[in-house]
Amino acid sequence: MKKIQVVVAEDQAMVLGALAALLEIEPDIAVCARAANGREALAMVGKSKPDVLVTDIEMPEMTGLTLAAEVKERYPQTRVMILTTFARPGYLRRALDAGAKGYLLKDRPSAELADAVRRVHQGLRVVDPDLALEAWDSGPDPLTERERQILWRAGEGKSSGEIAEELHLSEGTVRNYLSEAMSKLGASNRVEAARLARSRGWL
Amino acid sequence: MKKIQVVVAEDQAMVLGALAALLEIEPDIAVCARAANGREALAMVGKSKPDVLVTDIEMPEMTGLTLAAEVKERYPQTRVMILTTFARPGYLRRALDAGAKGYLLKDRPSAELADAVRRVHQGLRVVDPDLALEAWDSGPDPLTERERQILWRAGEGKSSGEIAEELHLSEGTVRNYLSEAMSKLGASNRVEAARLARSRGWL
DNA sequence: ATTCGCCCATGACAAACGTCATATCCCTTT
DNA sequence: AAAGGGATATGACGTTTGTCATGGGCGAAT
Repeated sequence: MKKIQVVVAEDQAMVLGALAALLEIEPDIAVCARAANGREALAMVGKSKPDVLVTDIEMPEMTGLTLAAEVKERYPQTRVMILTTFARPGYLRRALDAGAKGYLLKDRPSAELADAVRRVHQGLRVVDPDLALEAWDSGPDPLTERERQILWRAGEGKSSGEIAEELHLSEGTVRNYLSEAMSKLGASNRVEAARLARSRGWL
Repeated sequence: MKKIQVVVAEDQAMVLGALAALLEIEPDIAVCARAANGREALAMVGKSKPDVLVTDIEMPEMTGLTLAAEVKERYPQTRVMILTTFARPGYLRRALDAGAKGYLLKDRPSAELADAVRRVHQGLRVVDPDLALEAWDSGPDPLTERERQILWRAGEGKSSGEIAEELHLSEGTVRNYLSEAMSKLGASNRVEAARLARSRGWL
């Protein structure tokens, strides 16, 4: 009987080790490689051709979401399961668009992990039902690419002038985009807008 | 031979389970209880009187830092080890002030966890050396309590007017505090100031 | 071929923000 | 007793931000 071969990608080394330990407990699952970032994970998947890739989203080098898309493209036999802290509708949507088969939250009981891996391995989808609902009624990302870029920088504390210079725009244009983003998000200033967008996974 | 009794506190259930699995691998360590927040952890420590408490910092109900202080006060025989994502000088300082014996980062290799637990159990201190240095030269928290309160709210996107109302102050006073905080932190606006303070663990 | 959405810009105005000087009150340290 | 620091306030000033109307260019979809 062959075990389900799993690659785990997670940037916090301690958590990576712990998750691997958790999976190794299961008699029918084997962790064949570990990766500390997206780039590394892609290489590992190429080398080990695992059945399942369990990956975090926010990682250096390459996001779990881009990683999912790459894996889907280059190694379609490997199914991707996202394992993340963030219950953000936008992340879920992007994950599914990128071809991920599962989306599991880190605040679910640890007993669910092995189960989710098995299901994804069998070709089933695993998606947190509450989150799926939330994703549904929070609607799609209303921001344009430009608005996202600008809002992101504004959230970091940059002034309109700095942002304008950085993106080679006029300062008025930057203010226009921010105003537009704020109205789309129902925020009363740039900071609140950035926080809102972040919390929905749109930044 | 009795095992080292450990309580683990961590709000992300999946990570909690994984860390416990990691510790359970060790032949000389036993996880005698798990907690999903600070309040629960305090109760568990009271009930099990463990040798070591391994705890996260940012948790609902009660912060790992307050928890550390409470445990030090009420169950001094239990040594506290902080296990956190955040390499923030201010957190480290507060942790040590609260009587924690160890401060370990989640991006250290998982192999270090058991070792750190053993050392702390033996009465040794375990502190990330890089972080200790950073804590040293980033100096102490320069903010006053009021500045902290106000900066925190400003970082959430609230306007001076809203903050003033919330804290029963005049709007001008709020602007004064923010101006003062910005100058202390070397920031050029409230958002940058809030980000800086956060990154140092002062918020 | 026209419409629509996105990109980018300008100008003008009101509101919010950041700075500074100055002042009072209170508490602790010297 | 004096000095210092924190909390609070006001007024005044210049700068930044948020809003709105209005415009042009471009590419994709109808």
